Amino acid sequence: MINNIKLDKDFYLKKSYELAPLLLGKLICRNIDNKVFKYRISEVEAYYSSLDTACHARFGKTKRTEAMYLDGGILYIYLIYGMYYMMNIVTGDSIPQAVLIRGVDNTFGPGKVTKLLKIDKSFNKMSLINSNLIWLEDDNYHPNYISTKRIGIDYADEYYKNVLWRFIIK
DNA sequence: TGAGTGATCGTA
DNA sequence: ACGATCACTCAC
Repeated sequence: MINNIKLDKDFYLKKSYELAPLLLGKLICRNIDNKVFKYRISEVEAYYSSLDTACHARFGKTKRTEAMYLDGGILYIYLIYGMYYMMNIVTGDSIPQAVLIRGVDNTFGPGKVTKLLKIDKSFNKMSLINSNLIWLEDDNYHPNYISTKRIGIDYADEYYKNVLWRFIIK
């Protein structure tokens, strides 16, 4: 008998780079047309604070990055290259930070993930704690994982380009 | 390896 | 108001 636990607000109030590996193996539950689909998170990346030269918050608070400045447990969604929505889970509080969902199950690539889950800009700032459209569950699955450098951030400085804040289920 | 695609942000 | 940039993907 499986007894999944819905993740609550406390879970999200950690630093993004500490929460990121804990998100691996958690289930993203998505209600689409009154049917619930569950996807296991398999790859993530952490972005932390305005000092992280790879993080969107490096320019401070703007219209786009507002969500990251709110309390953890909500989504930060933005469009990139005019085509792809990126889904991030906002974490912590008072410091802008988030975890990018790069893969679920065997679907890898953040653009493919949002396409699969039917996520668009309307999900920006949506709560994972209150929403009946999207939330996270823990079924006590604790995968082994590896850590690597983050992808697609050549513009960042050496330290932040090389920090091991990408986490992948092994 | 390069085209597609459009919101966003800095500069003004 | 403009131009450069971009947490990407797919087809060549």
